[in-house]
Amino acid sequence: MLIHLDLEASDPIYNQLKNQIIAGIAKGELVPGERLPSVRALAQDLGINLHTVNKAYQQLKQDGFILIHRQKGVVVQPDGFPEADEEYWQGLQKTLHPLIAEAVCRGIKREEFVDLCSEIFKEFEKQGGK
Amino acid sequence: MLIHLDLEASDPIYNQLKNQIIAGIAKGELVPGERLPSVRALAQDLGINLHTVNKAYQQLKQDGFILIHRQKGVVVQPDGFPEADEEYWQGLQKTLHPLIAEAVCRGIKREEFVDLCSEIFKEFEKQGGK
Amino acid sequence: MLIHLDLEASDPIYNQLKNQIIAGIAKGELVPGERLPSVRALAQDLGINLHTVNKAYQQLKQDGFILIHRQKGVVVQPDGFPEADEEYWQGLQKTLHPLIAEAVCRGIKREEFVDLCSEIFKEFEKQGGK
Amino acid sequence: MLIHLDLEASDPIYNQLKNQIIAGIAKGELVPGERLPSVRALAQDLGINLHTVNKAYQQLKQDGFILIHRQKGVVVQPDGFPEADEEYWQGLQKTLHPLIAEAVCRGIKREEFVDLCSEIFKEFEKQGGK
DNA sequence: GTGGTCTAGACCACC
DNA sequence: GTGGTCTAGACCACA
Repeated sequence: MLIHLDLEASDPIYNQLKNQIIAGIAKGELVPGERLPSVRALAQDLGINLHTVNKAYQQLKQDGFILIHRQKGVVVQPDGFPEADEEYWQGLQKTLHPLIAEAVCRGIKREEFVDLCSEIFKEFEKQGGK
Repeated sequence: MLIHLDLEASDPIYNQLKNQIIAGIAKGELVPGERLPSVRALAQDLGINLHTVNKAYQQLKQDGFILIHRQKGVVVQPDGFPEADEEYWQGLQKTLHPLIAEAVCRGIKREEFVDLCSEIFKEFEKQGGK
Repeated sequence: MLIHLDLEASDPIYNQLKNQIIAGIAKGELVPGERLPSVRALAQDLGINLHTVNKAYQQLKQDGFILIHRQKGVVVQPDGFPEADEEYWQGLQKTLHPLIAEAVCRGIKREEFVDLCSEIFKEFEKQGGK
Repeated sequence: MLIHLDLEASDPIYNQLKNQIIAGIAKGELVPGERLPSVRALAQDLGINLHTVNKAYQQLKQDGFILIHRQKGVVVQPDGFPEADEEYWQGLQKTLHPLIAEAVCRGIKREEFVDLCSEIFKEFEKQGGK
């Protein structure tokens, strides 16, 4: 799985890394139980500090996306991912709200916005083949 | 128009302020040409720092949502808001991508996600005319 | 409130710090809403690195014992502490189990063990006066 | 006697192993003089590293719970277990202190805590004779 | 001045 | 070899 980081972006590196791993899982490129590179290996691979990788891993572990296994190292959570509870929905709503407010101001219609979302969803629904 | 700030949130105050003003515009609570409170007045009203209000206003001006007249004070952009250009769409896509990736991992279906978006859109469409 | 760290102990410094702050809260020495020193100030005070203090603070925040307020800085959670949910009870049971197993082997009676616990509890029940 | 290890836990494997053997002794499932599996046999049985089992055994020997004979193999200490000296009590107190502090913060009453301890004790008192 | 992020290098516990 | 901890110094966003 390819990971591309933009070291100039305002989005922190550890967050970009975290997001790309989640995207990898969503796309099915990373399957539950699969092993991820060690912090050191990934850090060297990406040319970043090991602590930055570690921070991403710690948050993914905290969020229930990966496990840190004594023997197997870091692996994608094999026992199902955390459900979308009420708290998550509220957070999502809070995140989308300002996004949509600005979109409305810029004259974007509901259909256009929804189409964009659907397009992004499609990217993750190819899971049959891969 | 009521503004509510969460001083404990990780989202910076100036950004919350900016978002709420944009939401006010999207809802039609703030109409083009309408005058906004001065930096000083708003800062005192909200009990926050002058610089914080100023930063929000500067960014809103930069994004084309308000005008800052030396005499008339601060007014909502009367000559139409900036359009959604290609750059904006790309930014929106980049923002939505990780959000949707996580939603997919948590088992949320496209339809559920779109429904949430539509519900938020409704909040901004109650205004009849505008 | 006095904080004493044992830099030689196997228990990580950030954990000692975390525990002492929790103890301070339990004793009533730190009251909800009270301000804690900044990471830098406390780090210098204790002669340790600011990241170590930060780690303790982050975990306390994560566990709901403190808030990191935009203006007031770091404060003891004013809106009530996290409840003891099922998960917490299970964790506590898991922690106590091996402790009690060893105590049994060493011939300690239930009464003796419970007395020790009660004595420790007393330390936190002085809250009327302070 | 069944041993269950959680390879994902933060508690090191050797420690889990050690604790479960102590628990086995406390419950009377392992009686003084009884032979334990060899390092090699147990490691293979549990699917873990030789060194891990060895470390657990060494610590148990150090703490006086087992003997390691070059010929008879590994046996549960037949001549009585180490007493609970002053040092042990102090260590126990130090371990319980932060546990109880957190419990107090979470609103747990002394009685509830003591009840939990008593319940765990019961688990070890089913043995009639010992 | 605050906390947040990133880098770099070191030591240790664990396996 | 792995991850966990600690230190140190730097820069930036925020208020």
